[in-house]
Amino acid sequence: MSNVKKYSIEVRVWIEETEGAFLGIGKIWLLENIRKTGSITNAAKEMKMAYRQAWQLVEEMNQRAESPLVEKLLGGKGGGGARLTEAGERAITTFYELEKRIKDFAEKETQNLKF
Amino acid sequence: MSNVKKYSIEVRVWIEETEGAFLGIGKIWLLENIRKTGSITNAAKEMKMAYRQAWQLVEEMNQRAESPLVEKLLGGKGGGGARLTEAGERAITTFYELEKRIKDFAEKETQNLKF
DNA sequence: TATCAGTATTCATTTTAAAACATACTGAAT
DNA sequence: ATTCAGTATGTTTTAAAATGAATACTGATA
Repeated sequence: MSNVKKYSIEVRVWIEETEGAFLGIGKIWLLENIRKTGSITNAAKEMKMAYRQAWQLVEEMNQRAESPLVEKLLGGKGGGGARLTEAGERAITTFYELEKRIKDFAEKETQNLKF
Repeated sequence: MSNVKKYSIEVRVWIEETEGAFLGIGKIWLLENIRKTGSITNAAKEMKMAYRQAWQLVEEMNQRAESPLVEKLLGGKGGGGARLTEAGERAITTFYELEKRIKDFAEKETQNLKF
């Protein structure tokens, strides 16, 4: 028996747009937490991320998508909040489907890695 | 005609080992430059990377691979140098083949991305 | 019209990683 | 035994990124 180590393949998937990286797993998690908590503030807390950072990510997504992924509600009862748009919901679904297909393929394609 | 933006998918592939990321495109480039230049020093210069960093990457690769990917020559004529081992050569080939299959699949799998 | 919680934005601070610097070691060749 | 270019390694500087703190804005509700 020789010293055989286990190697596995990892794949990171993201969507690119003319100005660079547009949507990866990090922003998808943020979208999911916004859906779950109803606000950018609470989504950020959930992820132990600075509000400032979360807000900037949302801003960037909204500006670079064809239509906004997050709808922001200003003022009013509870101070406002944020919710996903239809496009935001679709983005999550689309991303995960794509990611799954690619990761499944990668795994299937990989056996007996040796270095 | 509506404002249709172009989105494309990007995929990053790397090899994972028990202790974490083991071999990705960055280390592969380093291996290629070592092969091309015959030393870690010159490979690092080629890549505008600090020698220290390049050396550490080589060290890590060698320790975590089943057998070293880079053979280091100490002292002597020209001060020494570094060259790829058989395993190092195979690592480059294996990595690129795997990466190509996965990227081709990803591209094929992706059309009409809309966000 | 005062409250309230979240959004919007700037600025200072901290954390982190990368690069730069410095110095010792190696061994063939002269 | 000196030279030489590359390896080996610790320490210091620099730069970039994330965080934190501070402040103004918003608008439904009581």
